[in-house]
Amino acid sequence: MARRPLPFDPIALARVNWDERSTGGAAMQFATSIMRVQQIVLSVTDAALKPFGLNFARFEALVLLSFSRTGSLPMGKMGERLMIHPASVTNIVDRLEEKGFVTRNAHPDDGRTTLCTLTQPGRAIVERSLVAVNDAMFGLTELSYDDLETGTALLTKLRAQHGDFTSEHDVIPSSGNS
Amino acid sequence: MARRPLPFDPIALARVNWDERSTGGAAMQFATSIMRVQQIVLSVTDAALKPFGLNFARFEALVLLSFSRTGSLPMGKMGERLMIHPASVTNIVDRLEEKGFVTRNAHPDDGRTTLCTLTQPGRAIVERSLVAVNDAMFGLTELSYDDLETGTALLTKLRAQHGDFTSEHDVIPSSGNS
DNA sequence: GGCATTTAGTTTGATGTCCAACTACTCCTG
DNA sequence: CAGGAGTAGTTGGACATCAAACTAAATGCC
Repeated sequence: MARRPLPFDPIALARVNWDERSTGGAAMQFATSIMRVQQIVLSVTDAALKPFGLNFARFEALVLLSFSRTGSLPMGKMGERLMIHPASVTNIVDRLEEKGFVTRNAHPDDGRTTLCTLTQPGRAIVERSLVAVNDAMFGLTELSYDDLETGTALLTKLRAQHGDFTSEHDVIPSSGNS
Repeated sequence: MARRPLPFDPIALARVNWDERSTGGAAMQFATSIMRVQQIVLSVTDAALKPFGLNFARFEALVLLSFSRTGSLPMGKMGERLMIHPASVTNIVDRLEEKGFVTRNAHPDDGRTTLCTLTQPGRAIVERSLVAVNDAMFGLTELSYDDLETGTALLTKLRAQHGDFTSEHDVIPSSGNS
């Protein structure tokens, strides 16, 4: 996109107009801001990942695999963790496989399941791209640590409310990694 | 999508794993949460708008027009305000025109410019869909008013930093509406 | 006035996501 | 152990967004 900045904040302006007409202006402004910031975060990280032949979705998938003990997860599990549609997992893994970053393997016990496994080049790419994303995120957020934590807490509240996870245990699943 | 909730927060788990390996975990968690919440907000509002034959993008365009004095704006102006690509404006206006909510008119003074004008049915739909969106947003955010304001302030800081607008004047452009 | 440059909008093509339908396999039940 | 129900993953189709190339009109400069 790369449009030059407006002399005013169009979302804040929309808020003012909205308030003149209706209730819920605060929610509207928040929602609209979310939309826009998502776009920003996505474009910044995608740009940082482009040299590696990755985008944010594929990067997340690789990182997820690298977090698992064996570097290997069933595709369905990946979809759950990344909170994306099974069809998207198929697409993502297709691309990663093309580039040689992962392989598809049969599950030893369950014939339905396909395991997705990080390759050695895949592991190397995770290492390097992780640094790139970190740099990009720092470039993006001169938000303070507290700001980030506050924002995350807020967003997490929303996600919990919408049923992303049962908030019984706040964070960690029973066992360690995988 | 509509997946049943996980027994833990996958993003919080990713944060833990990330922290074991690298810096920037807070930024990563915030970024990932943004991505997910955007998805939630979008799906909730789109669902609310479906009965009207609208989605969030088209709804925003209609609302923007309804805010303008004459109910009519050049397409380029719409793209600026909505912060979307010109090609997206074309697409959105195409759909709205099909449904009879807007018309395209020639600009009186500038032959290059196309004015997009709200029709009477369009105005009626804005009225009704605005209520629906408001209800949906309230359903979504049991976030307190303060939470919404805090969150918006944070996101706005980020947007300003990324060049969405020059932060000289904080909010309002020179003249009132339009 | 005439021609290069800029601006407005559309078109085309590449991506990416989701949904719905489908195949293949497993599990459960009688 | 046969058949129905559920689960894992893929495929095809719909849709949205953006980038780049293109057309048409306005602006500016000599």
